Amino acid sequence: MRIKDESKESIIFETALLMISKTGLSGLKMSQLAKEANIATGTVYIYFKDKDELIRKLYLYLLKKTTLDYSKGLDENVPLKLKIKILTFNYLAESILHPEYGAFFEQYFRSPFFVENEMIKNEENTVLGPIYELVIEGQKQAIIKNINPELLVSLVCGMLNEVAKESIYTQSGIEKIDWESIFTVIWDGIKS
Amino acid sequence: MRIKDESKESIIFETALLMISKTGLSGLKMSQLAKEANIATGTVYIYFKDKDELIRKLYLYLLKKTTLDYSKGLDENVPLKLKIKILTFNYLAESILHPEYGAFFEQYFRSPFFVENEMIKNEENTVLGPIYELVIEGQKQAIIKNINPELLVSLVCGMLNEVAKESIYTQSGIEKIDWESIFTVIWDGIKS
DNA sequence: TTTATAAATGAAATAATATTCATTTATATT
DNA sequence: AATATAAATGAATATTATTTCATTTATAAA
Repeated sequence: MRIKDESKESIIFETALLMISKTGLSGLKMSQLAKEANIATGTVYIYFKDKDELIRKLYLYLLKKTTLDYSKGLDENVPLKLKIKILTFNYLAESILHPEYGAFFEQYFRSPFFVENEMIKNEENTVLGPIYELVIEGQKQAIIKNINPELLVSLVCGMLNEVAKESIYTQSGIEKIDWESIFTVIWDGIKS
Repeated sequence: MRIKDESKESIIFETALLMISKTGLSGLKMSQLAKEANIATGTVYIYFKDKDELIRKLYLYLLKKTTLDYSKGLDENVPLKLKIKILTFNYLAESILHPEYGAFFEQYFRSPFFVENEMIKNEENTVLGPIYELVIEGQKQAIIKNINPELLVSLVCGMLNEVAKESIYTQSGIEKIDWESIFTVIWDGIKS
């Protein structure tokens, strides 16, 4: 008996993700997807009942993958300002390195494929947790403005998301990012 | 001779906008759009060559409309800082009041309809020009950081977009917005 | 009024895309 | 090596959406 190549499922997911981030959810065609994934059109339908199921399972697949570790390379004994710098750089780098994640979520919730959600808020909180804690610590030390931490995190993430988005759709690489200027604006904005 | 009802164009635009914010760009069907706008399918094609042209003109329509909205109540003889304050407040208020604007822009740039051509770039420059000039003027006066104006505008818009998104998502009204804190972070971030 | 002209209509033609299925291919088991 | 079984294929078909166009309708001008 021929063995089902289970790796194909994630190949289809990853290919679909990349295509969606380039052409939008509206631009994803099943035949193109199959071509891009180097499989036959019909093969996609062995793994997924139809396009609807593919998109919904892709959403669940991504949810599991998005627990990213923004704290990597973060030394506990480093000053708070540097911690935030590393954290924001990690966040931005990951956002640019994996534009397809943000692109998909952004579009999924406004698409006809979206049925219902509640998990996403929890996932976001898990992902943003380390940043959130640092802000509160900075406020205790009177280094950071005494503004609602949720608002501060929103503002910083908003800046980073926007920069990542621009970097993606203008197709300018990560090497064109003006890291120093971005962090200066962030830091001057949030410091006391 | 029968007179062309020019109001239909904006009726089509506004109907399309609301539909896109509900179903996504992928969910917008020409026949449904016509039905929703209470006109015949063919009538849409009198005003727009095809769906592509409709979406691209919708983008330009929104670009002009939103910029007009943002500039209201802007007095020439007011200090630069206040001008920016009014502009950012207008931007945030309009973004919350009209979630469909952000929804469209968010999707357009990732859709197959988005193409950079000279005409569109010129329009964008015309529309965004006054905002960039404000930043450049501030840089000449050494009030604003000497950072690429496009990056500065991105960062500020990113903050405002994120706050607007959260406000829409959590359904907390515009009255809950902490305007002063937001502008403090923005201003401290961009000032020299 | 009547006429000329362009707007508006919506069913039908065209085009694009999703899905199926008869056939071929690969492999685990005997 | 032969067989059985399910995976994989991709052209054919079904479905859905876009666009056209012959016809009808409204209005400005004669």
